[in-house]
Order: sequence, then structure tokens, then C-alpha cells
Amino acid sequence: MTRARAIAPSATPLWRKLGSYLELRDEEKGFLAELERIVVGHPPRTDLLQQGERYGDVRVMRDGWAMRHKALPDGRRQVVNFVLPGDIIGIYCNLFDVADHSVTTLTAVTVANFAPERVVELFQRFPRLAAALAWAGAKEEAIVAERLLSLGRRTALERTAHLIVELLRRLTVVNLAENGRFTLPVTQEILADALGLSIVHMNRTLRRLRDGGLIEVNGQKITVNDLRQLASVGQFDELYLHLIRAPKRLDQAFEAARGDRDGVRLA
Amino acid sequence: MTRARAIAPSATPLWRKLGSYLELRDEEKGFLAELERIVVGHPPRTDLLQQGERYGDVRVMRDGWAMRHKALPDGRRQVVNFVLPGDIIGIYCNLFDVADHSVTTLTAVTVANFAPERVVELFQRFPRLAAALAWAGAKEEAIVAERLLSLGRRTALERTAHLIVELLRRLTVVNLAENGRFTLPVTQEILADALGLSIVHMNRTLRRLRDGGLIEVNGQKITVNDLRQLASVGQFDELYLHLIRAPKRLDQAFEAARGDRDGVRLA
DNA sequence: CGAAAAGTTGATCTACATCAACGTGCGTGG
DNA sequence: CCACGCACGTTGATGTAGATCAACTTTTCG
Repeated sequence: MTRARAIAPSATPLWRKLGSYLELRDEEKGFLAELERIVVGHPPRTDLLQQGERYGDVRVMRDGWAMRHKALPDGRRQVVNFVLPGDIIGIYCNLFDVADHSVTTLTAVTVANFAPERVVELFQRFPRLAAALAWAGAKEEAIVAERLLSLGRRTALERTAHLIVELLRRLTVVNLAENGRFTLPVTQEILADALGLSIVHMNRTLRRLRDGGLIEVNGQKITVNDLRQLASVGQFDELYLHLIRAPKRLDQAFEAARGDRDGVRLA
Repeated sequence: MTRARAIAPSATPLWRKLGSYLELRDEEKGFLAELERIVVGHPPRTDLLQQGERYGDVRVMRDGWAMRHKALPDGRRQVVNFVLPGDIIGIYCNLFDVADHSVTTLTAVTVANFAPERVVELFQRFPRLAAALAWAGAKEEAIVAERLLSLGRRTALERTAHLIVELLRRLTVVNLAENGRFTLPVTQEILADALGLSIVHMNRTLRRLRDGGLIEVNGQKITVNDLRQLASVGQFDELYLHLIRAPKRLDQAFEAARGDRDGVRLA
């Protein structure tokens, strides 16, 4: 852990993410800025959270990649999801005491830390933010459920194609990919652990996609050459990503509710 | 769908679930009772929600079993989780428009329905309930993540043992199991779809557990004879279930926050 | 520049899938 | 009341996707 410092309030990834669900008000912006006041850097391959240990502060990813993973006693490991800027680590930790998973950085990373009590405060004072966070959580679950479908019912080739398309879509939304090209700061071993494959088979599967001309890989750069075909191989249906077609949807919901409220109560 | 009727407010599974996180206040109880006012019955093997279709009302499971599942275009299917009394279906549906999964009843079922707008109202008026629901959602995600670990890294035998132990633990908490004995209203095909196995291999795997004397099966009744060993085979570590050791934990969190509030704000 | 980490490839093995057949209980209609 | 059909369970034979083992190359990095 390095460099703890205060920063001026400004648009952060979390801010932008929540801002895509609802028009943030000044007091909400202020609260978020305050939550993200303390920023800390961590080098690659550092544990931000360890399975079996107590939760500490809540963390907001500001920059870099991490992975959420679980391990069996004998060392077998499953990567549950990748943590991208704007994602939150351990938001409900005042309720769980011991972590059932680890979070490890993949790149150098900066995260904001705040005390778990602030979450309670947030629920009390900023219901709109609370709803937005709950929504973000639901979206994450949808991604994990889709990965479950992959591991349960897709072949190695399909899984791999699917994951690459998913990452491309997610990264494009946050401007971390363009022209089908993005950085995947991950070894084949980690990829294998995300897809439930052996390293060797992971390697061969990537090779098949490369040989088929669907993707190009050099170093950690991946380029998707034929998105249409890759998505088709992976049976990719982006329903589950719930990318927002009607932005500020939450805003509308809250507006509507405000109108209804007194008329409907205990009807 | 049959029998829509109003019922007198009383302890429902949802009520009991949230009540284990915090001491419900009268107005909170009132609101919950109102949410669950309209109760509807459905026969077994009915879709409560269909992948690809619009969400309708929010539903609270009151009685019976259902499953949450996703399908690939070619028919391959993955059961994501089992839905038990007290679980909520589609709680954030005012935010997603199209369902990325289906929910199908396994037994005859009664569910309560309410309009998605009520969720917004709940966030505005009852922050403690909102937090409790968010927590419940996080617990569900933990279960899905653990299943992901199973499909990715556990063998068929381990997965199966793990799932049986998990169900036993979850059902025991809500008094739906005793002495290691419970009803699993599920065909081997559905079990296979939950564990990412073929029907045939599911059958053989169950047989191995039976032959080993770890479980007994007749009809839909499962009896766990040797929980210790079954848990060991499944590498079961109940961390992820987050069964409550410190009940009313949320209560404490809210109490603490109330004290802090003014002193800390914008410190 | 040297060592460790990561990637690659071939040979072999195996857990699980697929195919095929048959048994069993049960609801329904003749 | 029987029989027919159908859903579900069971078991054996065989096929295969992906694991494991082993060796080697390339890249990374101190």
C-alpha cells in the first residue's frame, strides 16, 4: 500500500457509473466525493481482501484491474469475476464478518477506502444512491450467473469466446476499449481459473481462436477481429449485461414514486 | 395462477428472514404486510418469469420451491439457484426491463405480488428494510459464486455432495429439514442442470453417494446419514452461507450510525 | 545476463458425455 | 379395471473433451 492522499472532488468511475443510472444531485455528489476522499495505491498481485479473514474498509476501485476469486483447501481456484474501475469491494461487509473470497490486484491499482458505517449512513440519507448501488450489485450477480451458465453448459471454445466478448462490451462502455482492442492484464493461468479449464487447454483454446482469425493476441493486448462470429461462437446474448438503453431509469422511477406516494399508501 | 386473496398481516417467510437481520418496527412490519397483501397460487412446472420477456410484478416466494435458470438458444440449460420461501423474484425489475433468466415453480407455490414502484418507495421510506434486502441480495450472490467454484473446480462427486450439504443447511435454518432429512422436489435432470452434469452421470454420482452410505434417497426425500463425511467430500466450508452468528447485526449498524451521524458528517 | 514466470506443444489418460436399452411407477382414457 | 403412454430412473458400452504429464521456448525482470 502506498500514497494515501486527499483529492479534490471530481468525476470518478463510481460517480460516472451511478451517474448513468440517475442525475446526481449536489448533495449526493458531495457525499460520494467524501467517500472517495482517501485514495490508496497498491502494486500488482496484492491481496485487497483475503478469504477467511475479517473485512476491513469498504473499497472503491478507481483505477486498474483486480480479480475476485475463491479457493479450495487443496489449492484449486476459481476466479469469480474481474473487478474494474467503479466497482465496489465489500460493500456489505458490516453484515458479513469474514470474507468468503479474496480480491487480488492484477495491475497497479488505486482504490478509495471508507468505513463500513458510511454505507449505513448512505442508506439513511441517500436512498437514491442506495438504490443505485443495489442495482449495481444485481448487475454483478447477473454477470456471475452468466458465467455459471458458461461453466455448466458451454464448451471451452464457447466459454472463451463468450468471456472475451463480455469483457470487450464491458470495457467499451467505460472507454477502456476501442476498435475491438483492449488490454487484458491476465496470464493464461488466471484466464483458465476464470473459465474452469486447465492451463494447457486454455492455451490451446486461445490458439484455436487465433488460428481461426477471430482474435489477435500480442502480450496483454487482445484485438477482436470478427466480433460477430466471436459472439456467435460464444452464444453471446447481451441481455444479462443490462447495458442501459433508457439512461437515468432510476431517476424516472424515483420521480414516479414521489407522485404516487400519498395516494397509494395503505390503499 | 389461482386464488388471489387478501390475508391478515402475520409473520411470513420474508418477514422472518428480514426479522433475523433487524428488529422490525411496527411501521416496517406494516409496510411488509402490505407488500405481501396479494397472494397468488401457481401449480408446479409453471413459469413465474421467462427469459427474454419483460418483467412484471415483483414476487415474494411464500411457500414452495422454484428454480432460477438460464438457457442457451440450443436448449442447454443451467439452473442458477433454487428459490425458497422468503426469496424475492425480480426485485430490481424497474431497472432491468427484460429478464435474463427464467423462474419456474417446482412444487405448487404461493407467491405475493406487488408493483415494482413499491421498491422505490421502500428505499425512500424504509432505509433499514432497503439495507436488509440489499444484504439478502449479497447473500444470494455469494451462493451463486460458490456454485461457480463447484462447476469450475469440483468433481461431479464433490459438487453433488456440496449441493446436498448446502441445501440441508439452508433448509434447516428455515425449519424445512430435520435430522438431516428434507424434501428435494427435483428430478435428476434438474439436479444435473444445476451441477453442469449429464443426467446419466448425475444418476451414477448419486448412486455412489448412496452406495457409500452417505445419503439415502427415496422419492423426493433425501436423508443425510453422515453429514461430516458428506461435507468433507464436498469440501464444504459454510463461510459463504453467512449464516448469522450475531443476529440483528443490521440493527446494531443502524444504531451506531445514528450516534455518529452529526459528529462525523463532512468531517 | 541469468533465473523465474509465462507460453507452447506433443503424448497419454480419464472424467464425464453420449448412445442405447430397459425398468418402474403413475395418471388417464377406453 | 386394465393397458397404454409417458416421465423418470437405472445400467452397460463406447466416445471424447479436456486433464495431466513432460518437455521445450519465449518473455520478463531483477
